[in-house]
Amino acid sequence: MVWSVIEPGEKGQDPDTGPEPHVGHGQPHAGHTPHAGDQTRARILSVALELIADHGFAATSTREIAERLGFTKAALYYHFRTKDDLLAAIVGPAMADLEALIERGRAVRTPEERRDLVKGYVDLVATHADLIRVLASDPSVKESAGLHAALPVFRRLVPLLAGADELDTAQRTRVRAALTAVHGALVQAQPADDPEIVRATAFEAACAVLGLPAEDAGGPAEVAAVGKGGPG
Amino acid sequence: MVWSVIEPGEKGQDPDTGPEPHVGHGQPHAGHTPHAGDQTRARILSVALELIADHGFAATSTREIAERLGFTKAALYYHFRTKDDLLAAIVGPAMADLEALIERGRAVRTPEERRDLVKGYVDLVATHADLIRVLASDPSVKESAGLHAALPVFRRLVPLLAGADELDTAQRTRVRAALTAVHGALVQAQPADDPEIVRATAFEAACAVLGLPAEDAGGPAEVAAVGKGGPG
DNA sequence: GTCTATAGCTTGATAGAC
DNA sequence: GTCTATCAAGCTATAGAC
Repeated sequence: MVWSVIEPGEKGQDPDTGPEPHVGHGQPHAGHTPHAGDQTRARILSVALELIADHGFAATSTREIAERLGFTKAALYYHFRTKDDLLAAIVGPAMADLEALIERGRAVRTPEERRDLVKGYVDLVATHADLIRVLASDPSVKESAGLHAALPVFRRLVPLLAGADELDTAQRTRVRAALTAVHGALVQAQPADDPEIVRATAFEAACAVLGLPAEDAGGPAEVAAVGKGGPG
Repeated sequence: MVWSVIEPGEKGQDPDTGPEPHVGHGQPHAGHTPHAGDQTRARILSVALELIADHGFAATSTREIAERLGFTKAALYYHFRTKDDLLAAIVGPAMADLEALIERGRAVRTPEERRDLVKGYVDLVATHADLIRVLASDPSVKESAGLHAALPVFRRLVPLLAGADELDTAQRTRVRAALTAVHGALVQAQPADDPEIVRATAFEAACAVLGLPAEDAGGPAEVAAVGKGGPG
């Protein structure tokens, strides 16, 4: 579980998980200027994410992805050198967002600021819900080469949310619970569920676990009122 | 994710997921009387669970399991007809516990009783932590034949924890958040963490999310059904 | 109860035509 | 930029010897 809050024995990893466009035998393009291939690449990423989020990384074959895209495995390997590279490219944007959130969180000091950090995390997870389903869900992902870098990054979020540098077991556990609560709330949401309600509820749940003030949820007034747990 | 609280379009499945001892070509035993093979069977289940919890179901091969056990794949297939059957056998005990918990929960009415139900769930997850890591973590598991029965069972827990039969989005989301919080807290616990502290913190987190009184005799804070009625 | 041997299939990945 | 053709390696599962 890559998004596990704490994992033993993981050294610093090479951070070059950039979504470099792999170029095959013909080297048609090497930089950032948009080409027709970029659109194909985007299609691949979208389809692959959908399938992987559904069946898991290990259980999703390149053949399946290619078939769904309407072409062959070989064409897929033109765009991505390996299956792991494909996964790294899928994960890239969310990791960038997470890095940004952590950077923003470094200045956090008051409970209200931590609450805003939680809100930011909820938004991040909501934005990348399908991806989070993969990262937080699929054990086979953690064995993927390009993903080892994600873990240390994620871990930096923990003390920020806890509001302290040195954490005891209860504090660590509380943060783990809060983060997975957010994951579960957003990832397991049904299509019929109003996203805003889901998001607000996830936020409130995390705040409740962390003992943070849950006001200013940012949704409709009636939504913010729900779930304070009790009257009074 | 089998332990997802809600999943669309799932019909009733055949409930015969009993851990029937598969008997191979020689039919050495067919009933419940203990044999030497039962010990081997138990060893298989233990080793398989460990590997699957680590790498995921799809990413764990029968060869890997057999190798770790010190014998060959063929020997494994003597005890279990298919890889899916092996998974079903692993899952069996936890499912039985869950059924028992739900049966117990059918009589729940007061918030205090619901709190006790939460406690029971925490204990269940703690007892089967490795297994929960598989069920809640591995998307490939939900495609396993023997596991479809688990989902409807699990779903019956939701209204019991929410304290109502008809749930709105916020209520469902809150229960999902509480359950995944428990999962995360217990499954991600490190060896160095005191299990009792972890367990207590997971319990408190779930109660906080659900708006239940976390203390036994402490707070007389009356709480109606989850999410019903805000502070307004 | 565990073995060898193997069938039959799918996988991730490559080479080279077009 | 996508194809066909191909590969070695891995997989689940079976048959039958011991």
